[in-house]
Amino acid sequence: MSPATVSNAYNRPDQLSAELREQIFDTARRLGYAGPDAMARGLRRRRAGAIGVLYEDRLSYAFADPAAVLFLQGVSMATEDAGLGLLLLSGAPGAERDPEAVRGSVVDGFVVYSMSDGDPLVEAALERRLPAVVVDQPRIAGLPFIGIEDRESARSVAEHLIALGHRRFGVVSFAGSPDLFSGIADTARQEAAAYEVTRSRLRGYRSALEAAGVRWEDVPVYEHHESTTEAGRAAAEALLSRGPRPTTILCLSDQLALGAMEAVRSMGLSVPKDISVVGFDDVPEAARATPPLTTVRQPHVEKGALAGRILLARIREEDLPEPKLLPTRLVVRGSTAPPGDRF
Amino acid sequence: MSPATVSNAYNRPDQLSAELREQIFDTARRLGYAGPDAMARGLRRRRAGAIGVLYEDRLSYAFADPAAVLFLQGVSMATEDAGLGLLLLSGAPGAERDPEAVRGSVVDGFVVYSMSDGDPLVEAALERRLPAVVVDQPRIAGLPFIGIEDRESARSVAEHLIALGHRRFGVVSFAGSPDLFSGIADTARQEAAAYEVTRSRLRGYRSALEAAGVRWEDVPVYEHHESTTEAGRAAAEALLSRGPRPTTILCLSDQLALGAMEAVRSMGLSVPKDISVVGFDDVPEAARATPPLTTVRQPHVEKGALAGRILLARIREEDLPEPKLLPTRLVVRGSTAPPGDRF
DNA sequence: ACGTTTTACTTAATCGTTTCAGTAACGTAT
DNA sequence: ATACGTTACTGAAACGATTAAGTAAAACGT
Repeated sequence: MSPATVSNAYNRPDQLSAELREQIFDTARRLGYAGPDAMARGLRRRRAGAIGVLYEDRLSYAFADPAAVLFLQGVSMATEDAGLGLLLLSGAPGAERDPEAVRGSVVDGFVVYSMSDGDPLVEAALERRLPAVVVDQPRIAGLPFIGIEDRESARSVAEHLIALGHRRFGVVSFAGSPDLFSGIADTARQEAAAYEVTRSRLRGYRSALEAAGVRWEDVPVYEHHESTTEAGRAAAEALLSRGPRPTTILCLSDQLALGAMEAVRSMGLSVPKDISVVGFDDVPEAARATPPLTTVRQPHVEKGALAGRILLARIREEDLPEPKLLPTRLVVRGSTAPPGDRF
Repeated sequence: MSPATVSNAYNRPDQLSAELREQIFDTARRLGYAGPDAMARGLRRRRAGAIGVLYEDRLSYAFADPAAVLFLQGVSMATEDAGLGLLLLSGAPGAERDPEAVRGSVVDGFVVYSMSDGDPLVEAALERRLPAVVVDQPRIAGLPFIGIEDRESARSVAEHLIALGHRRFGVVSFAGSPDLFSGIADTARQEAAAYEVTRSRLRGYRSALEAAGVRWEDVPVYEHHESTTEAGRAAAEALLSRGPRPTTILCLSDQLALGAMEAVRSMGLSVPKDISVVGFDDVPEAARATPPLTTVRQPHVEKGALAGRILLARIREEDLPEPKLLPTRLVVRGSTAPPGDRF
């Protein structure tokens, strides 16, 4: 029995008689043959049947981050339609990033999701010369990019607060660099950030505030290496205990903002009467919070779906129009109000 | 230059002189060689560097289900520690389940997460004779099983309501079979369920109620093929509009229960004063709801982590003690109270 | 009956590695 | 000077499929 015939039995039933096919399956069962080996088949056919998603942090953290989950949901919609699997790859936090998993991962292409400039994992992925798309960051010449106008979006939310009359600001930022730093980030550190998104949003705030005559140097930026409610809480507590106390806190993510609201409350103050709080992302939790959070909506699911579709097109060597930036929108809810006058 | 030497340059630096190694890397760069091909390497080494997770429904639905996300978080903790990727595989809803992706997926083992009896995807995975573990369902002889005491846990929450004095019950169930049925499920359908978990939990309710003298045939069970808040809402509305109106609604998941609470409120009734509602899972949202939801806690993350660890042990051919069922606990919160007497 | 197409298989090359078993060349102990 | 152990590399056989090309037999048209 030639291997070619066995292969045909599994892959091209029309190439052989039905009886021989049955006979082959019978003997396969008897011999404990489990059907064509996925890896050997992939090697010969030059396709892996899966796309890889690179995530900055631990996956366990991705699953705890609503924005990441929504994004993955979008990507999965695209891969599922194509009958592909979704391979999640991630880096350990901190420095010990081991690109081996990326080098050895059996995929047809990569989605790079929000990683830092010069990340070894990204470099390992690019070296493989597979089709790839980048989402949010880093910007890499020659690769399709899916993202939003971070700078403009951040500016719009800051302008909203300016319009309400606020002049004393505090900012809570997620990581600017993958060095696990937490604390007040001076302008030098802000500008040196390895995360494009962090840089852009801070610049957006800055331009809005400076346009209103607020000196950026006087605005404390508390950077926390995580983007969780706990981080937001800690950061906001730090900002609120320094003088002069800000009347509003700008947060780079909703998770941080939700934590900041907790901090405000735990200090006996009220949102938005005493302190206004804004976020960024418009995750579902933002609307459900009390008070509901003023934030910037960005289309997480669509971002994932678009990234998936563009990657698939690249893999199939179709060419899709170069993606443009996705739309965002300022969503004003109950967490912002004119500054109280009790200070 | 022999291929063996190139291979050694990448895999065993000690096998060749440092200068030749450098020279090889140089030429590799010049020729655009991206390093050892992942698939060929996997074929030769007999390892894929990833484990597959089989999910019943669309992945986009998995990412929307807090319990599934927590579970995946647990699995990812185990795979990450081992430097493996996590390959997510899923079925389309309804009948058109195409096992091709499962057959062709390049993985070292499978986690079967809460699938129906006789699912073609599960069968395809088992045919591959790779290491596998099953979580929640289906029970398959010879495979390690990770789950909880569904029947006993369901019984305990029903007993809690009995103890409060309730005698008129309504039940909201998620899918009993993968046929997309929604509506009142009679006992015949309940017993014929292809989902072990559905069967067990309903039996648990039943035994508690019958022990208190409530005829199970009089308890309407509304089955919805999805386990979402919308489904719970629709199901509860149906239950509350039939006579005699139940004083409490037992839900097979927290998502359903959260929806049921919405339904109660939208009918101008109050939880728990008019209607008590209970869930199952204790997802984070349950504690945050108003009123906070009485439910059964099960350790989703641990379940995932344990499944991952056991699968890894199987892959490495270590033998780990056969896993026992994980503990659950009745968590009484504000959504349950003695029945109101206004009916 | 003869040439031609179809059917049903088989042969052999290929995908890109890894790895075992060599084999020279060289330094070292006796 | 002989034997022996290292070091640095190469040859060739897997790993387990797919697939283009080839072949023998059967079916077909005239």
